[in-house]
Amino acid sequence: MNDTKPLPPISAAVALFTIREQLEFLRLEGERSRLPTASIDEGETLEACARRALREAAGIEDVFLEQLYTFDGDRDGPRVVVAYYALAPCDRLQIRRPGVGWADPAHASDLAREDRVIVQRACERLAGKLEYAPIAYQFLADRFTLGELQTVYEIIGRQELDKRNFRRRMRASSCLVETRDLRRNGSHRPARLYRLRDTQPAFAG
Amino acid sequence: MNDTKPLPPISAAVALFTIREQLEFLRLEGERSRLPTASIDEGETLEACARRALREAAGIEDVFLEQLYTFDGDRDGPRVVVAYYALAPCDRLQIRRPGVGWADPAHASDLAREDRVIVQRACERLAGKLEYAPIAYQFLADRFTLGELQTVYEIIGRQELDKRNFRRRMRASSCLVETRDLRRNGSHRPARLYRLRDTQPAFAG
DNA sequence: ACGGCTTCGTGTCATTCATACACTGACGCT
DNA sequence: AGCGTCAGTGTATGAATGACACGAAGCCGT
Repeated sequence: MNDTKPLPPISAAVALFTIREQLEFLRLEGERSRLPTASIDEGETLEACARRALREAAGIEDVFLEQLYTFDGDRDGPRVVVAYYALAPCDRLQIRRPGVGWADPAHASDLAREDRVIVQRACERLAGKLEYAPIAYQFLADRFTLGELQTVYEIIGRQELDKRNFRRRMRASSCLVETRDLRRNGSHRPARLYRLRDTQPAFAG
Repeated sequence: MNDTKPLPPISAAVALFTIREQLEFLRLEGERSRLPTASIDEGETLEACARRALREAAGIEDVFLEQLYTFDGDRDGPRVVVAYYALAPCDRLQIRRPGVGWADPAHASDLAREDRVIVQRACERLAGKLEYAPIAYQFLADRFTLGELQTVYEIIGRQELDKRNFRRRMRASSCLVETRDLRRNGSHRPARLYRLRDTQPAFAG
């Protein structure tokens, strides 16, 4: 490929989160685990590069992706690393590759130092944005129950919430649309399904 | 030196804000005005590069600086631009260079398109962070009056505030320390001076 | 068919927080 | 002495938040 060109100067790293029982992130296992990372190609945007990192490492596509922070590379790594975080519901992520798995962000100690910082800052960003941006919905399917939504809030915000107060808040925010359907899930009362309101349908006709 | 090396791949751009009568940003005037920008040097951190851009363009040092966003460069510019915003009180900025001046962020239409986006996003970020981060103080001297502080909040938040409610809020936040001194400023009652409470260093890293 | 288990879904009251609002105080100037 | 100007203070009302307990609906096992 290239001869004595120095290490690639720009790369993108992605911390992909999902919620199964708890919040987890995608990790490439090895002696030292790593986040999916790719060096930027000629003519490629940063976001495309980040998506490619996910695709090449784990075959994952079409996730919510946002820029997190840009780091000066560490000593022997790439010069500059643009970190992204990605969110997706776990049932859309079927990973059947060796060496790719999920880990608890709280015990990410076997990650390279810089990747650990990325994961940690992404968690903080998530908790911060939870209150004013519709990120919780990125962990859920198109239609979801209020119970599921509350669980997401509790896991990301790291605190239990009162069910009735939570529902009141969600209704007041008028982000939700009630559907006509219910979800039967076990030997108990079915739950109503909601979906996220389409942000501004604007005017029709 | 090097033969067909492409344009420098990484640069830092800085939108430096201050408050005089209104919020203003520093601009390098020309046919097309530009923000201070520098290409990264070997072994230089991104932040150092951003500070150098300010120093070289306008002789400005020691300002509050935070990363804003990383952009894919536009067609003919550098490949990747890491944008920063900087804040400083106007009396610490004596600019005596031709071609360097202040402009109103709301009417930045003669800026290059990408720089315009940077200025606009920085303004939004400022307004957003105003409520939960001590950025307002970056526009003031070490010691300041509550009236000055309120003016900063009003300008960045773009809305007038009630004096008594504002003061109550500031006191409740317990970010302020009352000093023993007053500032005599004109033909009226002097105002008490306050300073920002030293925040606990907590953890570094 | 009945009772038991599990999750879904709902309302009220108390407290806290946010908002609106008007006058006196200190100083300098004339 | 009076005026202009900004500094500084408290209260009353409505809004948002937090705490809290029980019936409803479905399934299962007997």
